[in-house]
Amino acid sequence: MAISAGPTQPQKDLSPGGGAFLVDIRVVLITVNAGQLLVAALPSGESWQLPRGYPFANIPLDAAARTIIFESTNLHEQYLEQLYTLSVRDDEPCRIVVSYLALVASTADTPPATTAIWREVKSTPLADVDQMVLDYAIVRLRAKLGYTTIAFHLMPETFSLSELQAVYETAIGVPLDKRNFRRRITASGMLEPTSEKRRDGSHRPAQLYRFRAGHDPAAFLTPQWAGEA
Amino acid sequence: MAISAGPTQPQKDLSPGGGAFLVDIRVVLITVNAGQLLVAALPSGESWQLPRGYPFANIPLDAAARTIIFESTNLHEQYLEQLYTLSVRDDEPCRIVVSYLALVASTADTPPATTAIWREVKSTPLADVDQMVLDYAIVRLRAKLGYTTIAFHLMPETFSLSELQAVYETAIGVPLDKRNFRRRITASGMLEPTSEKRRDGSHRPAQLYRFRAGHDPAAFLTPQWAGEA
DNA sequence: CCAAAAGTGTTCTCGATACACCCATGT
DNA sequence: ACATGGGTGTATCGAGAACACTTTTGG
Repeated sequence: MAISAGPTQPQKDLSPGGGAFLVDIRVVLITVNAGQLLVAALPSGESWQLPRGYPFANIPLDAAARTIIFESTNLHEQYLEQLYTLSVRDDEPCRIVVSYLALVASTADTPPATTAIWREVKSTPLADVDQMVLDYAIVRLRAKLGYTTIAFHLMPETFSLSELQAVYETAIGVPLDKRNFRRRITASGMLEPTSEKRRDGSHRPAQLYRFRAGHDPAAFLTPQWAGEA
Repeated sequence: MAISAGPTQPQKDLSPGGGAFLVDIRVVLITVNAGQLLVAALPSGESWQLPRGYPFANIPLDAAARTIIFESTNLHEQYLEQLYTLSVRDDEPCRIVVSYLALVASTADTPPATTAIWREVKSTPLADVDQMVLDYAIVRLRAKLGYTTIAFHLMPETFSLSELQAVYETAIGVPLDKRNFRRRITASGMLEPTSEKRRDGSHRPAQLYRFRAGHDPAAFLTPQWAGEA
């Protein structure tokens, strides 16, 4: 609510000269695995940090975010979205932090992390600013699951409807009705069935689906040019 | 869609040392007047610029944005929201731009601009990056009018339902049904009637309403800490 | 009495919800 | 045969869209 507050007092002149700031990037990289919502974190003494890095001249901010992800996890993210830019006051010198949300497919095997470790979101205390960024990332992720298709960026190439539903449920934290879920998903035309079925255990095999290209309204609150000019 | 693209190639090491960037802020300040959607613009040769400025050490980014607004228009905005942060490549040296959307009440009289001028959005060509920022601001404003109450930040203290509807229609560019509009607005409980009516011309006077505090979900995609840490 | 904007209800459609059983397979 | 997860249909409800007339005032 702070941001929508009313008028503020005028402030000193801040145009002349200045403008050089320390800019760094922090990435909230999320996956889902075995019913847990996981975030890539770097150990930092007692607590944890988000993967971070500096932008480099002449590469776009989001390319820098991708590099940070690859360097700390050896993974290529499937989705990347800018979250928010904030100034950190209690730091010296003054710093500007650009934060990102990234998603990768849930995988059965532990991904080949380099410096980062997958940690369950709930039980991973982060240092000050990082904690706020993570909290906001989770709020935004949950909100977007409701009105976009970003959940698919947490899925592997092919998957069953039950797997998709399980990812939704883990991410938003509430159980969903199987028939209503399937109806909505199929009605939206976002999926196409593959020719394969998966035989899992002693039960009926599951039809596998693939995310159909051109059905991702996820970007509707993100500019088309997204981080490049 | 660019932002949700798949994996990218790894890039050179960009962590060490670096991180000092020129950071500047651009503000899209919007109002509605006489059926026109207006933006505050500064003349710049043949075309126009957005109000801009640099952040200053130890003041939050959004406070800097407010200062920029006041300096260029002598107005205090009613709503301020961070839009997007992008890096501008074709500039030398490399620059990072933090963009904001701000709203002020439509006013009958022309507001007391200092250096900025109110221009109709459609017919105000801006320089490169500014044009993209403006386009995105309009997309976001229209989207948010659909599922939030930010329209109230374009209204004066009290107003009639017809005036409110006219502002909506101007902002989103489509006509609305009067009865459905009034039903939705009143059903939402966002307004409270004042004791006054406005006698306008030779017709029935309009009941005036006030925006009821505590009914602004506009911030739900914006972090609570909004620009400060 | 006429012009001009304010105000007011009903019907319909569609998307979301709640809810329970049969199907295909492995052991 | 039974245990396990995969797969299916129907009734209900609420939100949103379409649609036209009466009311109050000033001139």
